[in-house]
Amino acid sequence: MKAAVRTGRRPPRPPPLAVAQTVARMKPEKAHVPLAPLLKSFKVRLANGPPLAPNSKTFKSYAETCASLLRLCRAAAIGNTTPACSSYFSSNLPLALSLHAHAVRAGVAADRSVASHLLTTYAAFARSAERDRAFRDCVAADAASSFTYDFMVSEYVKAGDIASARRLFDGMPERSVVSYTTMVDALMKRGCVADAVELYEQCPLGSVAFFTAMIAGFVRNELHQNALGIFHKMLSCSVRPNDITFVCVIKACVGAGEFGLAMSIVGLAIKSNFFEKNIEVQNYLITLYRRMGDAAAAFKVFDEMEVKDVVSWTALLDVFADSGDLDGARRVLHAMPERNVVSWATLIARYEQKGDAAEAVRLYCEMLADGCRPNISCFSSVLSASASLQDLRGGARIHAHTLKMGCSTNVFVSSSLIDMYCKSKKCSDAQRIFDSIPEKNIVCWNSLISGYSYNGKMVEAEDLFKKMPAKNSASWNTIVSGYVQNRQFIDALKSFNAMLASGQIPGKITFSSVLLACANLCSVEMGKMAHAKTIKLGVEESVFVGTALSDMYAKSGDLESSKRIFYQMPERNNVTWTAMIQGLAENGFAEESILLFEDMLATKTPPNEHTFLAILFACSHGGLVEKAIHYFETMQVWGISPKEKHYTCMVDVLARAGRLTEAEDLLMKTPSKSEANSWAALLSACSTYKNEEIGERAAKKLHELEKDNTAGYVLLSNMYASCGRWKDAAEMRLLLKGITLKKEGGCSWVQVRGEYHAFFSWEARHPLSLEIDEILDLLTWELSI
DNA sequence: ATAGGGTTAG
Repeated sequence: MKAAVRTGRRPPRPPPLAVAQTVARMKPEKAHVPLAPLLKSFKVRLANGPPLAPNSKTFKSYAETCASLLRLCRAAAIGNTTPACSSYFSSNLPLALSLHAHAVRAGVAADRSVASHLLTTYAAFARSAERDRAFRDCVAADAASSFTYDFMVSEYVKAGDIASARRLFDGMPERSVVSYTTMVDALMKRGCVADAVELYEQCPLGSVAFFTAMIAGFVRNELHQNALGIFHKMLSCSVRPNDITFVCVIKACVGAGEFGLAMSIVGLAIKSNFFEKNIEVQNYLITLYRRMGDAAAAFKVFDEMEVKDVVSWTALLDVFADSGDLDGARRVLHAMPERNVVSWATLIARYEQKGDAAEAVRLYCEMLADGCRPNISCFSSVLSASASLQDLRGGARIHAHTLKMGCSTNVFVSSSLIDMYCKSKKCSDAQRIFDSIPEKNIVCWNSLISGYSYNGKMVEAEDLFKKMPAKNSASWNTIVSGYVQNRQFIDALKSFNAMLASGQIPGKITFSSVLLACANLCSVEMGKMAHAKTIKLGVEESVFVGTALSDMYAKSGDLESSKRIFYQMPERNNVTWTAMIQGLAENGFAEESILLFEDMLATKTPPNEHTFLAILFACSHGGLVEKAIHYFETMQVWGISPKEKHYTCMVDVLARAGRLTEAEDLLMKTPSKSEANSWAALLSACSTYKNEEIGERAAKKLHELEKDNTAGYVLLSNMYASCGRWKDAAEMRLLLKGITLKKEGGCSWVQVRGEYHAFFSWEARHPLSLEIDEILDLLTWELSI
């Protein structure tokens, strides 16, 4: 228009043939502004009747014109044109339809080029019925080329109709390597590895894309060695790999644990300029270097990139986040030229994983305020954060968002919802979510089982566990750790044996639960057996397993083994140190425990509240009052506020040293409700040091906190006795008799042929208790004669 | 045929 104004006259109307040639020469993606008026004028000519003489030459041009126009329509439909062009084609389906009608009238619809473009145009407009009819017409007119078949195969694959794709593929006059590639890729993505391999063996020759698809497929199915095998085969067939192949091969190396090989292939590919300008490859490299822990290399790739997009920036954000610099990651998020859901989701997930769930939720709100719509990943992370905050109201609000977005039944989202409701003690809501999932996967089952265990409902958990259609290692870990959490240690070991019997191989997580069960049962034999298995399976190097092993031996009283494991561990975390410190303290080695604590601080391992509890426990057992006071004050330095249990330890150590007033003062200062145990400890010390005044106050407090505390009455009675107040002591004893108190039951167990049998003092729960009693009577009788 | 983030178990 502007050109017209400047020159003062309209551009000359081109004759139809010239238009046809111009349009035919143009590639849709190259289409730019002058094209629109050109097409407009052509459309007018079409509408005004055919001025074309029906000779073969014009037909050919006309067919080409139709084809080109259809191609443009398609390009516009899939959004692959310049803005000027796409605005012209904003309602372009009618144009395509009229062109189709025109081509039919002119008798050129069956032309090879027109027919194939009709097919692709209808496909682009998602008119599958018209597309299929065009395909049938093509085949009937013998105008179907290899491309036509390839295209239809990929159409079916895109629609997820693998059966139709396969049928068409099998019936193809001659299968092209393109179709082989499409089929192999589709099969691999659906996990049908065997079928893909069968096609691979049938395929007479392979292209780069075909081999690469096989490699990518194997990597997707975690068959990394097979992927490397294909790469080898490809090289021996002298097919040159390209940048995409290299990315897949590097992934295969990483998956197979061949990090050295991975890095040398990266080096080779960089040196051969394979990775120079491919933005996708460079984005992958950033992530690869991050996962290898080489932040500097990741930064270098980012800095040297000529073109950076959202993905590059998000990958950079994650490099910051992964190296612990969440503030840096947040700065990247705000400095990015463009950010999307993934950028937000990444940061939210990282805060959640680092344990700062509150910040994750805040970021989610910030994201919504920024006008960004959450997606499935986002929901998973933020729901997981709500779960750890036990924030039922916030979680339910996000649940409402998922309903609104129509993704509440997605397996990722619903698994997180189940977790959230269970952590907020709403098992029935979790069950309802579970029931509403149309296609449950293993994680959905595992989440609900874990949720029931978390709420102490092992019967429901066990029931679900039995009903689940397939179990993976996480399922077994969930049920074993569920029993351990609910202190059903024997059941935990039984489940562990069932796991072994089912052929499922236990991992480091399984062993940390199993060893904890052994430690609590003081079962050295079982613990040693588990220890042997960890060595056999090569998981004893893990921090979790090592910690659990060292803890198990310490709790079983075998401090030598415990210490040996501790000192041989390649990696120790604060839990490891705490367990060892506690083990020494509980076995009476207070001094050694304190020395180890000082070693821990020297290695710059930050202590937590459990560590301080262990060290205060050590001081209290060793009667080290001054040290205890020192460490109690040190807690403030580490920003840890003492909990009830810490106060109890302090009261115990002060009271036992006779510093009763200080102990009472500390108890009065306890910020939250103090433990009954701490008053009992004070009361006990009052009887030792014959202090009636504090003793009576302590007894009163103890009575307030726990009406049924038998120990309190006994202690008070003892204190009166120690002070010579016999009458009061006798009164206490009488009072004690008058109250029906629930006595703590005793329990013992025995292992027979690998199976545990437990006996309880208050009820006969063993299924064979009648028979056992009879045998016992027999034995007693035999002894008496 | 390739790139960034996500659910359960310790």
